[in-house]
Amino acid sequence: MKNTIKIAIPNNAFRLADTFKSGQIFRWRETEKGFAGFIKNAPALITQLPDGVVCQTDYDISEQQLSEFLGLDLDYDSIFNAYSDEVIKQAYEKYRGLTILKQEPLECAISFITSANNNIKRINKHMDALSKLCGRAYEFNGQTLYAFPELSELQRLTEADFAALGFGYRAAYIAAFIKRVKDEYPLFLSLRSSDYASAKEYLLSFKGIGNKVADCILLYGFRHYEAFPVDVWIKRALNELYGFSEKNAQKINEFAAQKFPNYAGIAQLYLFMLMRMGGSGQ
DNA sequence: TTCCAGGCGAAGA
DNA sequence: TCTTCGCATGGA
Repeated sequence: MKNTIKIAIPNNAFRLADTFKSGQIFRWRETEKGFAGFIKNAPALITQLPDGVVCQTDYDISEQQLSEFLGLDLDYDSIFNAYSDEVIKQAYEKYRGLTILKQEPLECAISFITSANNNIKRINKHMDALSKLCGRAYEFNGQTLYAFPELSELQRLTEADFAALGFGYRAAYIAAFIKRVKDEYPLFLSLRSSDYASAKEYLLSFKGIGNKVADCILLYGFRHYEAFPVDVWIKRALNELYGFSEKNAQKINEFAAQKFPNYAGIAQLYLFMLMRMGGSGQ
């Protein structure tokens, strides 16, 4: 490895395994040494240390890029200390060190369009199959890893190609998404600096992106931390932990925004972990 | 065989 | 505006 980056993280403020197994990101593989995947199209292996993390890669990734990717540029203690809610405080105590990763927007969007009425194992399978079909191959640690395809590679694929990979009825959504994003790529990337409401409105204009998927893309791909993805697990969490049984998505979002100002999405990830790992899980 | 999976869109009430 | 239903696929 030509590049080894170590980041010291005191007080157990990062948990590698929980973070990569929390369902927020796909295609990262657990090995005996840590987790292997891609950071900005560079294959990387990340290992947990007692006092931090170390990242090994053949390519140039700066410490700052690694830190941002791992979501270490946020002060989680301060965020959760600012909340008065006891339930979320307990969830934070239990999973402290779980962070929000900074994903590449395009891959993140396609991952979460794929996630609709799907399970995490199959989402991984679909994204791996897509990468293997037309992503760039890298020899890394004695095995071949495939990067997520570039937009130029994706735009050559048809709905039939996605269907052949097993995407089911989402094949049409993804093909149409790529076709439009190809023409609007600067606009798509600008969602990072848009305000949350207008960024969400834009994403909702795509077929196959509804309320929940839009919030996942905004939270994990564009770092809009106020986005609060509402799925079956979160509905269960709000019902069981707060006695809140409202079904209307907008009212649930309002509840979350009031309960967890500014960083509802981070609270959501902790609630999601609490429910999935505490219950039957997968 | 039937049910379910980090939902969505369209039709019906 | 709110609720219900069909949807591709594959593993349990």
